Amino acid sequence: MKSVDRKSPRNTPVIDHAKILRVIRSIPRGVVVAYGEIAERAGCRGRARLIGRVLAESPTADLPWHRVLRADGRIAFPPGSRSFREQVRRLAAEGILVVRGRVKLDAHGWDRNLDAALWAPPSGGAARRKRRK
DNA sequence: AGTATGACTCATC
DNA sequence: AGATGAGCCATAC
Repeated sequence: MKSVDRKSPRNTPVIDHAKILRVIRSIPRGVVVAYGEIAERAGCRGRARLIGRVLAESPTADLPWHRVLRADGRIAFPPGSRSFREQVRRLAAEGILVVRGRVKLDAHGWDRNLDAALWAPPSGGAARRKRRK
């Protein structure tokens, strides 16, 4: 049997490539999600980099790649690059506003509490998601 | 076999 | 808010 280091937080025995793609495909329209979160949902916690790699290698057709952002809500491509602009365009087409290469995760994040977003005062933005550990 | 390079993330400073 | 270092993984050279 494979010896897996159980002391490590990242003890995924196998990298489920198909599962990663499945998770990405299941991102609802109008919603964005971070690489790391995809990794977590695909059973590869801590392997956000792998998600980016899988995405880069996979055919973009039939994949909502534009809904995948960095953990802080910024687009992963270099600002102004072709892919960058394309992603902004696709996001805008879904009603997701991109300001200076960034999306407000409080409003569009997959794991975010929409109620909190709706409760947020127009001026303040007091409703913030509690950081889970 | 060692280094460098990304569609990454987190803690710290 | 930017910089840095560490951790992470697959490729490329």
